[in-house]
Amino acid sequence: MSREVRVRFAPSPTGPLHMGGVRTALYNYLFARRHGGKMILRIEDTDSQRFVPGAEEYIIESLKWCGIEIDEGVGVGGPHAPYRQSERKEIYLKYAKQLVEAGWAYYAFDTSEELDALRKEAEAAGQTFAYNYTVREKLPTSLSLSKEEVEQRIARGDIWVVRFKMPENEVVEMDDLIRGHVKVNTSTLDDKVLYKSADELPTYHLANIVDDHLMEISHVIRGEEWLPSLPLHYLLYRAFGWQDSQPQFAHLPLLLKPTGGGKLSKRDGDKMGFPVFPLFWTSPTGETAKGYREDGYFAEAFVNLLALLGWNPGTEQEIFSMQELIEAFSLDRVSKAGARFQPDKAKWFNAQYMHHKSNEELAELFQPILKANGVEVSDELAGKAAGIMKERASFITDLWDLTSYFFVAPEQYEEKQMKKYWKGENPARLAELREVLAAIDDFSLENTEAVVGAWIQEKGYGMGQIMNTLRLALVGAGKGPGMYDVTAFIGKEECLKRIDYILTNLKPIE
RNA sequence: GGUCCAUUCGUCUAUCGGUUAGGACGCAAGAUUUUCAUUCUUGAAAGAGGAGUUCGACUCUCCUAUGGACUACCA
Repeated sequence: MSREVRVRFAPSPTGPLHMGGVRTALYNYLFARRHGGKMILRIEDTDSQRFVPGAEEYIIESLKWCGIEIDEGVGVGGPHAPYRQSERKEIYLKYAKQLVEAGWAYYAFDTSEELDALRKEAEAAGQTFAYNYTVREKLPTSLSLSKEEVEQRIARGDIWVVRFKMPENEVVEMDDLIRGHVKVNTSTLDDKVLYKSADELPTYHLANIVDDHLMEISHVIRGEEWLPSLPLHYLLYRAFGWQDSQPQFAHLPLLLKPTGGGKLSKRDGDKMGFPVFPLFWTSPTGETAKGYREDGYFAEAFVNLLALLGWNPGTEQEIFSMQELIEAFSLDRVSKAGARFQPDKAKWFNAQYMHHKSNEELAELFQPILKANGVEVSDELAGKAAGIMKERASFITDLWDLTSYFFVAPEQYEEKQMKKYWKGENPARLAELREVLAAIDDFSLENTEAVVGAWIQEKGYGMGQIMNTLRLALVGAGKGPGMYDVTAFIGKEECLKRIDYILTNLKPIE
């Protein structure tokens, strides 16, 4: 009963992994770690037509960025290597034949053209063509042809496929860890292709079941789009006689578009302005797609928000580290209905992580942006500036706008702020303030605040007028943190310089 | 069309027969503030519809509606 937990993430390298796929990988990973089991990465590249170069590397890098560790599989090896299905192609034919011999499958010699014609014909008659018990003995299959003819056709190189012989009118009873008990009548199903002689490759269904069995997978956690093929998979385990070691299944709810209907797709992101992929992607044909990483998201925030899309801990906690997720995760708290992805909430998650970063961490992330803006400062200063303003930022990329005046004097002065404060007595008061500041030796935040505060009180000036005029001089706009944060950061010399500049160069409004 | 799955505030969700149906994002208002923000407080906002079962249903059953997935020699 208590067998080792072994789960697999089995993407097919047909393009960049999208966030739904990352979530599937994440849930597999959390489940494995929660139960002290193994996480396996298997690449299902049995479709040579749709293979996209670079996709596998992209998948591996995405998982790495997210902190999803692979115990066994492509890139790390393991006792069941190889883990790439294209490198396992010899093993599948044997199993396909085994099924034919046992009477669970048969050879079919139809060509694609013939099948297309049959579909069209059925459509014209207002019906849908299904390759199943109603036609398999009328079409060119090993069920209708003589044994000799079948052998002859194979020998002379006719193309063939192996199809599963779906039983007629039998109810398959299945259990899903998320959805509970599900029943389907096999008469509504069709005879799926399991193996193709044309490229000597199995289809998903065969490769999947054989590999899950060989790799001793205990739990199959995958997207809901696989639920309709679950009966076939159950029957395949039975056909092979592997039902005793059959894995348990859990079908995850889909990730839906933010607006409208349907599941999340690449184009939604382009349209709505948020990424659908973890990492920036460039296809071999030169098409590109935005990535969370490049858009300034922290991997921890991305993982956190993904984890909560379709799962919740049952408590009111929303911020989780990977370790906390591992401890809290369970499949029975995964919801059944599809989850609509909401970009606003994603932003909020990132802001939460932003607010909790140390100055050191922020400095490291902020330095490249400073350099790009031509600013060379110590990590300490970069971190300090970021630290002062981090509560107002959602992304690391917001920081430059928020802190530029710490590093460079204003080049222009916001009109609104000028109209409001650069008039009347304010310029003269600023000149007075300049002398007050010039006389201060200890330019620390506390001391400056105390001295200037006392001066304002003594003179009976308006706090707002004075401070905002100073803000105009130092920041050039009506934004920023407390003024003494600014004065202490830029220092006395720079402070006086900026005041002198505005005093001599900016004409008061009248 | 067929099969399967789903359905609580705009969104993510809590509730596992008895609650003023809770939280979060977003939104609105107020407070704080030298600016902009932050922060805090408050507010608006939900059980798709209809039948049952039950003393009692958001919760169980059925029907309807709606949404979704699948229906390839793709995964």
